[in-house]
Amino acid sequence: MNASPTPTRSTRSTRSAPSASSAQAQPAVEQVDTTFLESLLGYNARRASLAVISVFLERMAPYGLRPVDFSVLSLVAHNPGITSRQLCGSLALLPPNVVGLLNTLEKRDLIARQPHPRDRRAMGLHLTTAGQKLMRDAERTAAQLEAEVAAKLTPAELRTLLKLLKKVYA
Amino acid sequence: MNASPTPTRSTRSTRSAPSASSAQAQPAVEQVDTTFLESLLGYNARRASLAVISVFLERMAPYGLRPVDFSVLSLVAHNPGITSRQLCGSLALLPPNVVGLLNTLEKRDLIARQPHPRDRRAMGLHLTTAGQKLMRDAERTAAQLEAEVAAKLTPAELRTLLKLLKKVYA
DNA sequence: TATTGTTATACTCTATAACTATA
DNA sequence: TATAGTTATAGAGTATAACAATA
Repeated sequence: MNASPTPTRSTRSTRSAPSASSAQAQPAVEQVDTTFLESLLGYNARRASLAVISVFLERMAPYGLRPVDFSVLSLVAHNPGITSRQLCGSLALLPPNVVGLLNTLEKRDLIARQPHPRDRRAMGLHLTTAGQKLMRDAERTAAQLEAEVAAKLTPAELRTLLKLLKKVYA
Repeated sequence: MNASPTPTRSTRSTRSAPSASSAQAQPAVEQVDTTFLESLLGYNARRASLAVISVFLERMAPYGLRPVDFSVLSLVAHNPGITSRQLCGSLALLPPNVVGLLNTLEKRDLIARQPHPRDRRAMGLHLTTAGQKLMRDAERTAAQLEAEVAAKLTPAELRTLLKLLKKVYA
């Protein structure tokens, strides 16, 4: 979480070849050249997501919600009766890892497991009244945070960015 | 790594409030509505980076390189003599976690630690001849992979995407 | 006194195998 | 036979504290 991009130094890269054995006086690096990595989509996407997530972590701490918790609660809020399996499919989570997560949210009285109407193996997930109240605030905070992070962009740029990101993972 | 976005269902969200106690017949969810999450920059950035990274993992497996290894070797390639501390600063890694990583790369004869010219505490990192050969191939593969992932975008869109991502984390 | 590299260690995240009850 | 939820557990990733050598 202490990322600090420091480009500059467009001097030549990949210089003479110091084989492990030839240990003559080697030059020191002043400014780290990250131009190659910065040309890669994966590197930039990861850096951007880390930047956003670090702000997310700060702002959601008062609610006691990690990004996963927020995502899960948000899906339950907008999809009352959603099953654990559906959560896994939508959020790329694995079933065993969701169990403890849901148990914690249930103990906090934010969600309730109710019998599924057509499948007695499954459980339908619902927000409790407390969960609904929390998520109203949390989603407002998320939208607000979004606005702040996106303040570095114009509204048009933000729309473009979201559209292009979706094209990448679609 | 089994992400599968499934939007659609723009019907109303957040319906009636089933408190934990009132357990009347609850509706089942057919199509999961992810529209709210999809409106968030962090969610989309993370999804996009996961998508790119999963392809990266496949293509770099033949070289025995994880994304971190590739990033480290790439920085060493373009910054001969870079120190462990500088790697940490540029890649948001923590010093204790870099030690084992570098040890492994050194055992594989891909890098060599050489005495730093001006600081006897530090070690300058350099690619060995084998490391240089590997990275020539690996960076070529990375650029190729980049082109494939970005095939979902026009060249202009890719340029725009990179520019906007940089603005987000800058 | 501060910093580089390092060890030891703990905590979180992610992944696999296997069980149960229903389908 | 296959699937939903669960348990137990292993492995990777990420974090903090503390020490020796050097600045």
